[in-house]
Amino acid sequence: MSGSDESLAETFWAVTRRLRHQTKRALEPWEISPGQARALGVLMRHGALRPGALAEHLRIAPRSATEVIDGLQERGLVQRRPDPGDRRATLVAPTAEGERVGTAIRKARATEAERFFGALPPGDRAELNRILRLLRED
Amino acid sequence: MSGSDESLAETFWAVTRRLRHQTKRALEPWEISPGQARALGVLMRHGALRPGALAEHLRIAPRSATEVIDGLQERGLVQRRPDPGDRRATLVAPTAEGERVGTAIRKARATEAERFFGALPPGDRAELNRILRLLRED
DNA sequence: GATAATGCTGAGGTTACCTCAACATGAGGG
DNA sequence: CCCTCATGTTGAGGTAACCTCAGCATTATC
Repeated sequence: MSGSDESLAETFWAVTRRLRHQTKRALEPWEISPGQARALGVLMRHGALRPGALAEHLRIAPRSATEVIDGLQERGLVQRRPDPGDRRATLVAPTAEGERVGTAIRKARATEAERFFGALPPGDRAELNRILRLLRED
Repeated sequence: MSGSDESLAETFWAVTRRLRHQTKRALEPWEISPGQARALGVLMRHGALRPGALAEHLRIAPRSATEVIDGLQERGLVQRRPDPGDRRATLVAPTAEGERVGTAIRKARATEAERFFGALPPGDRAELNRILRLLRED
């Protein structure tokens, strides 16, 4: 019972590690860190966001969002501009290049996910999806 | 197809995050980092190991194993001694206290895993276990 | 209009990894 | 033997991604 659950957790971690490595490799062509890629994804889904709001989405401290944004800005993928509604605040949005790269990354990730989970028979894939959602809780 | 797999990957990450947080909380009473706990676990399964061999098991650089060992040694959980068979080398082994803490940690992790995966009906738990093993590959 | 709250970021710290080079020891060939 | 090359560990120093705390500008509240 509890013993088998521990090995279930271990198996889970082993799979996670493999998926993480594969994801990292998928991002290599863009020389973008997983955190930056995640932030770019959020910005593409939500449009312009304040750094603080982005931090909430990423569940990191606001100060850390500043750094992620700095990195993306250096690469010309996002752009800061003053928030017209509140002069304390800044809005961060993807540039045209950021949209292009973000879309390419989304596609690459989908391809990698396909390669990874494609090892499963379709029935198992659906089953995995269903069970994971039960564990997701949020 | 590829779209649904991407969301499968996302769900997977969400579950991973939740499991990671819960695991970290489970380790708090011992003030030990996840990496150190992992190293201690390896040492308890394999007995005395050289730093280099430990690094291989943890899949980190040998130099990084030195640091993990330093941390465990400071807390009195492991002990270095010269390798009798090769005077260049060192053997690292858990102390009595290390065995005690390692065992307690293993139990706590099992309990946490039970709490986490216990949310699933038993059939789903077995199913998840089976499917994850297909993705494990090693 | 004084006081408190909010939004961002500079300064500086922590953690967990890394590479590279130094040092000691071991192993094999001449 | 002894010289060279390989191996095992670690010091020095670097990086990435997070953190807290304090400071500054601005906005909201009473």
